[in-house]
Amino acid sequence: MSGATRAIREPRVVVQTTSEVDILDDGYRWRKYGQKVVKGNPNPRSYYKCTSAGCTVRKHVERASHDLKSVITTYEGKHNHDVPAARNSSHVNSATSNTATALASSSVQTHAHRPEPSQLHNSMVRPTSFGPFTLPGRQQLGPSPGFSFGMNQPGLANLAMAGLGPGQPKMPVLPLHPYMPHQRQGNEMGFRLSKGEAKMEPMSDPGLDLSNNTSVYQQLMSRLPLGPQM
DNA sequence: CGAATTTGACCGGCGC
DNA sequence: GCGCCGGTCAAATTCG
Repeated sequence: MSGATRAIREPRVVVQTTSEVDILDDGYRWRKYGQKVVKGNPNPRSYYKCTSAGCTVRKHVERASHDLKSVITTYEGKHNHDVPAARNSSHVNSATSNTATALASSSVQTHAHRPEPSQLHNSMVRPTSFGPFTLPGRQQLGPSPGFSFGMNQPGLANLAMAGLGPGQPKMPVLPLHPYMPHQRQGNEMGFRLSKGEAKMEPMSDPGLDLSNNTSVYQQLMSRLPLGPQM
């Protein structure tokens, strides 16, 4: 055995979402237990833990250094108990009932434990927007938990891509620079203004935040090579 | 008052 | 052996 087949009891799910906010609510309650800035990224990485008793699930949230709109969330472990309370309504919209649409809404890639050190270097970061699926101009002022999932597992979700392949003959991959000195558009605001003031919450946009997240998250977890429970 | 969040310090591992 | 980086814990503070 070359160490490839190992009884990994800590499923690592790396989810890259395109959102202005890093507090993506996946239905579970998370308690922040640390924040550290890592080299190569001017943005601090946040560490979250599931507040559920017995739930040792950890979550790392980090923003892409080259794309402030990209949030990389890393889930570690599995929840051994149901969601405490899904704040989001149960009705998971209707137009979209498939992953394809979700993927189109916001490009999210999920890797299930990939022992590849360069995974975060050349495989992800897709032209999430700018395509035929550009968001209706609401991505910069909505602390709302716009959360969509697109499964893209290596070898499994390839078909998902194929689903929307025909529409796009080629995927213009972003330049993906190791570090962009100046790329700020000045529209960032969801950094940390939760204690002071300016609690601007324009939560009055009809039909812009479809929150079909919890279910998807569970689906995603269920799809892991790991059992629902350890 | 309780829970959650914040910030700093400490510890461990790896590299040089 | 020392330095650096990443990760976690703990205490204090704030918000609800």
